[in-house]
Amino acid sequence: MRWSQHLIPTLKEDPRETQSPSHRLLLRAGYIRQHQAGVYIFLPLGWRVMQRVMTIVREEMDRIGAQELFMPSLTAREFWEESGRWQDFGDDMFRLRDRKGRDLALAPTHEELFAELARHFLRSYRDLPQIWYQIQTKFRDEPRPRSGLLRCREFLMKDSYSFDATWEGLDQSYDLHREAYTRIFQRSGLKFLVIEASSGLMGGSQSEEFMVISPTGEDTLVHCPQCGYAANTEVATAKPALPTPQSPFQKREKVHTPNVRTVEEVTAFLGVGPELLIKSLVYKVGGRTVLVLVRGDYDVNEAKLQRVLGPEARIATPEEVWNQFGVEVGFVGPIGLEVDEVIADELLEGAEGMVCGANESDYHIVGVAVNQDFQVSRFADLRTVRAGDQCPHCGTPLTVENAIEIGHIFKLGTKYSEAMHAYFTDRDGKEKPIIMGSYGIGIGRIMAAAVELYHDEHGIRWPASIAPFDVEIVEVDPGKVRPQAESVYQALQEKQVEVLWDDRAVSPGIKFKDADLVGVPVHVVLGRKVAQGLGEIKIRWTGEKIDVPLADLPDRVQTIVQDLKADVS
RNA sequence: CGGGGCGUAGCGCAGCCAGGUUAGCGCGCUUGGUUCGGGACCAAGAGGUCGGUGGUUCGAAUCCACUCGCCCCGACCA
Repeated sequence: MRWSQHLIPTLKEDPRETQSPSHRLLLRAGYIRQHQAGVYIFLPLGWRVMQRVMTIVREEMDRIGAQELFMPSLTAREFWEESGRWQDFGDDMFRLRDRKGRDLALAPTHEELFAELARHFLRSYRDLPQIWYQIQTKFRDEPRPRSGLLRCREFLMKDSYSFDATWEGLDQSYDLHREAYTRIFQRSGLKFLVIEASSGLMGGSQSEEFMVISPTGEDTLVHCPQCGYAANTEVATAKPALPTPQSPFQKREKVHTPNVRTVEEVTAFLGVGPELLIKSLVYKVGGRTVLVLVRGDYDVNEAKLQRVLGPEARIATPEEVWNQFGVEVGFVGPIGLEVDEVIADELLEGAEGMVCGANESDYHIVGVAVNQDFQVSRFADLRTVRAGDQCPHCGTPLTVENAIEIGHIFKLGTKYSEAMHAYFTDRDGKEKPIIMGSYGIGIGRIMAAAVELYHDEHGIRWPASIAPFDVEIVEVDPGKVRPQAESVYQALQEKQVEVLWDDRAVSPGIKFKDADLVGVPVHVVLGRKVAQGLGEIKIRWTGEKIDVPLADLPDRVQTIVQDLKADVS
């Protein structure tokens, strides 16, 4: 493709108001253009990358026997009512009304439609198993789109759904997806981890996420450098084996702590570490009030808490606490507070000499012993793992890192098949719900994650497998080297190498800078050495430069391109 | 949803606080010429509802109100 005849609008300066590297570079290098918050135009270069990613996805999905189909985005309210998600999605769902007044939604995901399709056509165990997938635009009205392609309101997703007659069958479909996903991300050239993910409230169904570690990522994962244990912080656990702190408070007494509310303030005021504090948090669960206790040096993990208390658990507002107990939230404590239940993190079991709020403004109580001075009905793992906590398997200090979620696989079970009445007749003649799995990959996120992972100060360095082109010809002085450029261009195309030829009438500096910015993995520089019959090959990844006789250029380039692609597949 | 920031030519910005001719600068763009290995040079030129609406004023990019859009931080931490 000749640069001069195509739309590749590179920017000399950084676009205003971009933070993350992928957002900034994809904009600057002419891959995407923003249309609205969280909605992007894919320009020719960007769309080529997306297409290459989609090709990999299709090949690997087809390899596990999945069938591609295509669902509508415009979906009728009734289907969402059947599963209850017309309500559950809330403001995240884009809704609209047609001229007849019917309610519609732009699909944020497609479990309901696939379940509906399955109930219509999959009637017998003989029809199972099946895996169906699509690559489709999803719409989610995110409260805060951010980081360019990483969190969008309109985005391309590969989603697939498995339908099995047995739980063993689901395990197989799930494992097939894990293998396919692993191959897809490997072939895309990404460094990634497969981690344990929150199975939400689906009753212990297995769920794993594919994560790219990156400071730009919005998710947080816990990782053991020793044994490889890795989990989303929503589910990550650590050994409770932590040294019992020595407390200076032997005797229980009320102390005056004027205007001292937060953990930081209390520790500073009393001169003790946060591990001696009990954080007391009031939660509402339906009509019940539950006091949740966690050590001062830990945060409550809401995902874990919801697994104990149920999905409707939410923290009480300061106003609710004041109205119910007449206490400021900073001074709430477990002693003498009239609540329906007190639950505590396991680290507090048997703790003594602790500090907690006195349920009275400007007072705390020190020297408190758990289960002596107050009763706890349940101890559970309710805390968020911190860096340095001990790995639950091998005891090694854990690391905590930000990560980008690029894929998620999930054993759904029968939640949707029951809700949508997707039943099949089994061998024994009985009607049973189809056992489902659901599996997603963010196409744009693969593209953005690759940039986050592999850029340098000059621009993007694409993995060869998903680069928009295999080679870019940098034609330094079109007036002198045009015939040579033309012939290299032709020869490479005949070898099925995808070439971007920078044939613009601009100065060499611009071409070199743009080539680095755009990030095609191999550059062929045709310049002053052409007079000596030489061209130069530059590897974008390493900066390595090789002089090659013009006659050998096409072959050498082809070999290098093949090698680079082999490296990532 | 809460907080902060920003909307002036295609892009990046100045001007606004202390209202006053034709609203500037750099890049880009057009034409002609010279150049050609890391964002060249000379000359001439085009390009603007100052986000929008309303108000104050003799006069508004500038002051006031409302509004739309975008970015960033936060959205359980007691």
